[in-house]
Amino acid sequence: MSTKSSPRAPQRSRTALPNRRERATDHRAAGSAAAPTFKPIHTRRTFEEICERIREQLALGVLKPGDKLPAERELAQQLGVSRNVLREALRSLEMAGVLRLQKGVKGGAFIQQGDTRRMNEVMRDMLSLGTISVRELSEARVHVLDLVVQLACANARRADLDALEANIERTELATREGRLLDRVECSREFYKLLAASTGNKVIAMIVDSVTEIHMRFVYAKVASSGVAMARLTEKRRQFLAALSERNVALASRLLRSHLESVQRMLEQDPGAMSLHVALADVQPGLRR
Amino acid sequence: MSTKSSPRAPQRSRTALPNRRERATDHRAAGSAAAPTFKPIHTRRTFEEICERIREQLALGVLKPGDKLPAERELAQQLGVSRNVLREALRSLEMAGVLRLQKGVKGGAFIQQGDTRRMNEVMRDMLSLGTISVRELSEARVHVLDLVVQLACANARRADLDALEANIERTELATREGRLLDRVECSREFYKLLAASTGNKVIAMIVDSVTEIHMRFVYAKVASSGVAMARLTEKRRQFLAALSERNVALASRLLRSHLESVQRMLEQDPGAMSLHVALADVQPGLRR
DNA sequence: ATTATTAAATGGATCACCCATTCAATGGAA
DNA sequence: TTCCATTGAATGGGTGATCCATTTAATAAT
Repeated sequence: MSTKSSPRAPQRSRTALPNRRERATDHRAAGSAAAPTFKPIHTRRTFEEICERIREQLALGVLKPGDKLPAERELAQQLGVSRNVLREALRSLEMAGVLRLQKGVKGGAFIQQGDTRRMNEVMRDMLSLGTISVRELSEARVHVLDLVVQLACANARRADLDALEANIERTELATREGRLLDRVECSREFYKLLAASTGNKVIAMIVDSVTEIHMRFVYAKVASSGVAMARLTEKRRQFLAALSERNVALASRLLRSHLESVQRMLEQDPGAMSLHVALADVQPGLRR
Repeated sequence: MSTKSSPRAPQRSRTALPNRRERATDHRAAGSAAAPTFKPIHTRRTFEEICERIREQLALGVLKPGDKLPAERELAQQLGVSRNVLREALRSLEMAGVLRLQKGVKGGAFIQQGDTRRMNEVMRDMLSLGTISVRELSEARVHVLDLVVQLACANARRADLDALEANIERTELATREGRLLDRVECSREFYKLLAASTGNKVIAMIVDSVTEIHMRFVYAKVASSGVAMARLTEKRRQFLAALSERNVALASRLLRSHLESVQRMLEQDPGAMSLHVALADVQPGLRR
């Protein structure tokens, strides 16, 4: 291998992905051919193709969580693309929670266990972009939580109930010590545990994605006004008791009334319901 | 401006984001300072920071759908990063459905209306990565659809019902003409319309994300075996009638029994339930 | 007035480097 | 031998220069 090839000399040959220039040339050649076939213009960009191929390997089971992709330099050569464009693809997959990139020798791109937080990000973006409204989100949350109560009553195991109990105790402590903001964190975790007790991760994911945003509003409200839900742990204990007795009707009623009172608290001061306040990344804790 | 600066000469000066080298130097300098402050190591990578800043502008309402970001070369200079790393960030945001990149003069990075298909991708990835199971997905779908029926009975407008009626007619036509695969497409649309009739886009998004995958299984089954659900449109009409009469109990019962019979059909041949078959991108129609 | 042509702006992609981090191999000191 | 410091290679992180393809507006030719 020569130490230094002349600049601008396209060296690659056995490429899997034809590069931009080659593809463009192909296209023009096809266009000047006799038949006006109008085949779908190959607008797809390189990085999209790369992402798709990796996802394909994933869906096919060829790649599994924990697996490592070839090193960037090598993979780029295998695909016949520049390292930069490969990195664009890897970055996208990393942001999507599919990969984790690790530095150093023995580093590389590792397939991740699915990151359920991704759905939260989708919800946040949809809200930021105005595709969904806070009202829709709150409404959906109420309905989905009602469903969760039914399923939790049917499926919650002892360990789930214990975890909820432990959460209430943490909430109690935070209340006593006046750590109101920590109490909001506890609330978020409460709903997460409740959703987990359904035994269905899809539902748990959905619940968490809507709850995360809701809690940002609560957080902003509490942080600005200093007010907090009264008799919270008391209500939680009542609810947990109903859940333990598998009393769907009671548990459902208790939760619903609690959600409504929280909603009233939030709506007292319409200014606090500002999207910008809630979505502003003032608080990394809720983010993660 | 000189036509050609000497290579490797760091030219940038008034930068917003300190680049890697500068930051690293800063860090080392801080480390050799007197006080062992142990301030949080600046491990965050450039592209993450960029993504975050853009999302921040979005959440703050400074950027809105339709807005255009500065040109890559300019924005890179403003941020004090290389164009390559800026592109990595833009790519990620594009894959996230936040941006659309358009070529040519008057092109650029435009903020998009939120793309609800993103949640479908999350679900697909979670399934590919084994974070959620097909069982959980099916179960969640049944429960969420039950909720949808309740809300649809309460909120469906005339236009929604008409759209469902039109969908059934298309399904009927596809059935008569033996286009079984088109009929599957119609089914997916049916659930989409049903979900839309709740008037809640959050719920509609959730329903579509679980339905899309479900329909891939159905599609694979129909494509491989040629069998199809009997008396489909008949059942649909019955359901729609119940919905029109706001008869929650009946509509709910009808849908549930239909979902169960579809499930039985799918489970007849366990092989067809293979994840890989369903997720393989054989059929762009279901993708979009 | 209409139609080609041209030029500029912009994203798409590549190449050749350089840096920082990480870890295994190596080698010297206890 | 055992342990610890050094070194070096592999790898991701990042930069800058350069070229291509596409798009659009301005300009020239008809």
